[in-house]
Amino acid sequence: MKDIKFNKQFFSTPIYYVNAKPHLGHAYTSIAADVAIRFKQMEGCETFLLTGTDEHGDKIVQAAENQKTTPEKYAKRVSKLFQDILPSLNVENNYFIRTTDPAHIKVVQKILLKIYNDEDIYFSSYEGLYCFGCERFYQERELQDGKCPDHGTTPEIIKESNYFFKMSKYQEWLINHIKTNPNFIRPEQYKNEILSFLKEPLEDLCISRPKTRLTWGITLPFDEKFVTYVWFDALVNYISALGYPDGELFRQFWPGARHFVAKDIIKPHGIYWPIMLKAAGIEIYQGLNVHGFWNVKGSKMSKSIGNVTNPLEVIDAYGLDQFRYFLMREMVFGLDANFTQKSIVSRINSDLANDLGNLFSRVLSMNHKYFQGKVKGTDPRIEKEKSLSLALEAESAIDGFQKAMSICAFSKGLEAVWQFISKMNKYIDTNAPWTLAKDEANIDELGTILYNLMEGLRVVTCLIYPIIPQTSLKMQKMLCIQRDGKQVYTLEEIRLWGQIKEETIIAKPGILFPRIDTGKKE
RNA sequence: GGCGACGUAGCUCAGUUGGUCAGAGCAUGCGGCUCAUAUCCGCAGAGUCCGGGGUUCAAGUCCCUGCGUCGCUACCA
Repeated sequence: MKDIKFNKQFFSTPIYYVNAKPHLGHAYTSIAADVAIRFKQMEGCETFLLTGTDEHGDKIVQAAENQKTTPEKYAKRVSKLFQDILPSLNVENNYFIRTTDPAHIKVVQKILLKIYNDEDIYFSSYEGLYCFGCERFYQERELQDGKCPDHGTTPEIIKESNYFFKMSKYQEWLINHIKTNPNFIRPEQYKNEILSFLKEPLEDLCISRPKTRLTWGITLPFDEKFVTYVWFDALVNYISALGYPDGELFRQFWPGARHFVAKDIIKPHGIYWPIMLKAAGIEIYQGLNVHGFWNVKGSKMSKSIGNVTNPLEVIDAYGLDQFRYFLMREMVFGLDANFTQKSIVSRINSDLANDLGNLFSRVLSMNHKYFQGKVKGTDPRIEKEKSLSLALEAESAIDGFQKAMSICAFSKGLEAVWQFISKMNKYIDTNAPWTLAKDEANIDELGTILYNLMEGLRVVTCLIYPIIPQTSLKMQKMLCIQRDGKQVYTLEEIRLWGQIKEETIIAKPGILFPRIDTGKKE
């Protein structure tokens, strides 16, 4: 709600870790951010959407070794997969950042140095249980019978010196910041989770790794023998991509920054990141939008179960907008949702084909049949007498949509639109245009009804743009309301009732969403 | 172990601050229309809102407890 005051809005996805290929979860986050940013455009904002890849760290080195290549080449190859999938998802990002970009590396070092000079980073030794097979430290609770879960060997206690970031110093400040900015972490359940986590004393964060055990990272500017911890590197992407510190983009867009993340990485984003910014003397981002996980066929996606879903395959099977619609409609933002063939087919057939597609088809078809495609227009007297106006219904659909979408309640926003669609279907049934058409005397009433329906469709067409842009544009074209260059209608523009011009020739429609044959019954 | 989430009609789930909250969609059955993608409209249902206890004039809605499912526990969206 408060977001409205920012007329420049910056949204980001996480930068995706290149140790795996893009899957359904990545696609969801990216599409959610894309939907949200397109909605911001409807609110009249200038927008910037950022995504990218996180490429440093031990896991990448290992993955590269497994494929007998270098980390550089490996990271580049997988990064490209993430970059290449964006057009297929119709995600319109303004920039794609890689943490191996020289410009990014510079910014990370700059910030590390700043915090170091301000004495919020200190050198200290750390003692822990280290597994040489895994090349990592284990917490005691992670071990099984005191042994490494992967190697079955007993980790050795080793002492290592590292640099630590004084997060504890900012704990009270952060708690206060979260409490005084109610939209800082949304939805609320995740805000509570962070706050409850902050009830315990924060430990200082170990932000270095000695090069003796990891070289694939950004070298500390104040000690060449170390690289920085991946999160410290990764989080900085959000500002390095905007050209921090002097970039014009940074100056304009950073105050309106919201990050989209899945629930597993709320700690780095909700705790480390604001504290890093605070310590570096940088303005805190505006907020964090946290979403849940997609389960597939009832269980968590995992390689061992073999249900890791490739978004491209789903899109091939059902279509891009069908996929985007399903993701936004089926998941309550913040909660987990389930992905099955059955659920996506059901959404496509009932919501898209039967409700929206068929409505579009029947209205344009009647206009074609009764008026040879030429828009007749409204007779104000008849419209008033018979209460035929759909303007108020449209208005409330717009209101409901806006209210929900502005807090990322995508499913609720779509519900508001579909309620309106349902009302139009009832409206047709109630007014039975096919009966009126039998008598020439009813021609004005018939025209009024069809005009209201077409205006209703115009509103629907423009509202669904952020979710299913391709279809929206297709519908705009068919309704002859498409505009050159600017595809987005702002909410204010949409609200103006009566925009379709009389005498316009509207063609007979094709099928927007083919029904999917479920193969059963009859 | 600790922290957290969830458990509401056959299925998938909505239910702000406790008081028309017992709901929606899908599926099912019956009826209606014919403009439309065998689509649309109407009607019909059923649920001890996981169990138990408590607070209150009043609780899916708050508190406690039990059971069940799941997540996180610090480099997987």
